[in-house]
Amino acid sequence: MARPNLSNQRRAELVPVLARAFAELGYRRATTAALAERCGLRENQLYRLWPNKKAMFLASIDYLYEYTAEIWSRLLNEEDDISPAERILNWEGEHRGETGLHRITFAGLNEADDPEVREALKRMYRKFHRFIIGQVKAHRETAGSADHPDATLTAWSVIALGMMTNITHELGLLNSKAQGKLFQEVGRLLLEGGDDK
Amino acid sequence: MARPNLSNQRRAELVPVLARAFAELGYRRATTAALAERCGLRENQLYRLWPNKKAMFLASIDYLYEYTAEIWSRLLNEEDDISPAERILNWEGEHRGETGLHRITFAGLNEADDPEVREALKRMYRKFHRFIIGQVKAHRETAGSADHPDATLTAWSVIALGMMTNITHELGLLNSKAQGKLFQEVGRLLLEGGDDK
DNA sequence: TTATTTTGTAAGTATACACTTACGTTTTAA
DNA sequence: TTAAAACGTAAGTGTATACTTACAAAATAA
Repeated sequence: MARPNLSNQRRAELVPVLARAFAELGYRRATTAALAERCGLRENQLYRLWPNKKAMFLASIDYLYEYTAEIWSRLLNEEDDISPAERILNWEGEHRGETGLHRITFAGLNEADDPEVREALKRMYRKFHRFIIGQVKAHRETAGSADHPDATLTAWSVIALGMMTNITHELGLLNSKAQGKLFQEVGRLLLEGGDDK
Repeated sequence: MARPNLSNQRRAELVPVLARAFAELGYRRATTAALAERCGLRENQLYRLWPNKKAMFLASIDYLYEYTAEIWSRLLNEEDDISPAERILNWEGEHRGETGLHRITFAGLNEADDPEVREALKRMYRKFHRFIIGQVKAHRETAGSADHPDATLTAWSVIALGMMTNITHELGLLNSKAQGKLFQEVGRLLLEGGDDK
């Protein structure tokens, strides 16, 4: 044999670069030439690491979750006097949209008639959903809030808020103060639930 | 002179067809050839009605609001024992995503670095926002609920829910029952507000 | 009728882009 | 040392696609 295969490692190094490219350009405008240039490679070198452009995109979708989960996990381990759920809410209210990586979801939704892209997006949303459900339940146990709406709906709603603040940030529809208020105020209402009827 | 110019009328007839094409295919894959074919025209005939493909897309964004507002307005004028806001909530919970036209927003967000597309989307969201604020206020006046969060935030949250149910519908993440529950239950919580703290 | 404008049909152009081929250079296990 | 595999560089290929040109047919105000 000869020369160890470093493909896995190189893929791991390059995915963040690809993800950023897809985020900035969208799927179609992220040409293979542009992707290669940002990676500091030639096109065919990229094609030695992934079979085609779509595979590069799918890897970027997975990366989006991993990146976010990594940040949230760090928040969970911080010492603080408010609940982890609230910490995440606060953090997202302040920083949502900053990386621009969320645009990968826009690109993905735009390609969602492709079965593999659909599946990658579904996986991603489900993982976020699970993560958030865990936090909602934990928060409600310690804070003893009303459980309307149930954790599942609440988690979807939180994701919805996240999506919306991404959009308002993207389009400049809300300034960052209003964006934070939206996320935190409505997020808290959802977390703590409504009146028991 | 000779032959009256029917361009305005033809544009009005064709925009729904274009909008559907952009919705089904996304911006990039909606090729001018495909657009022309669905309109039953040749490409250059389309180019006699709009200066370029982007203009066709911008017209489709505007149409998306008009189409939805038209439906909502009809709901407002119905006789019923629940408030108009709740009627819209119920209707959207049941029918959201059915037309597929919402995919135009996915396509638009994916092209949002183009200034004209950005502006068209901003206009669209602001119009929806205004419309919904009106309904929220009207509902709260008659129903006299707690006023957290304020109407502006509530309206953005309702739009967020709409976006989310579009996505879950698109990806098959929720069945239609769960989708309706999400829209109606959380929508109502937002409308009626939480406990006064 | 006739001059003028719209409408229809067909073909073409220039470019961008996903993906490939070819070939030389470097690295490392044996 | 050497064979095999990884890595680097350059150029190419076929196709898709936004937009154009050219020209004939139809319609209508004068």
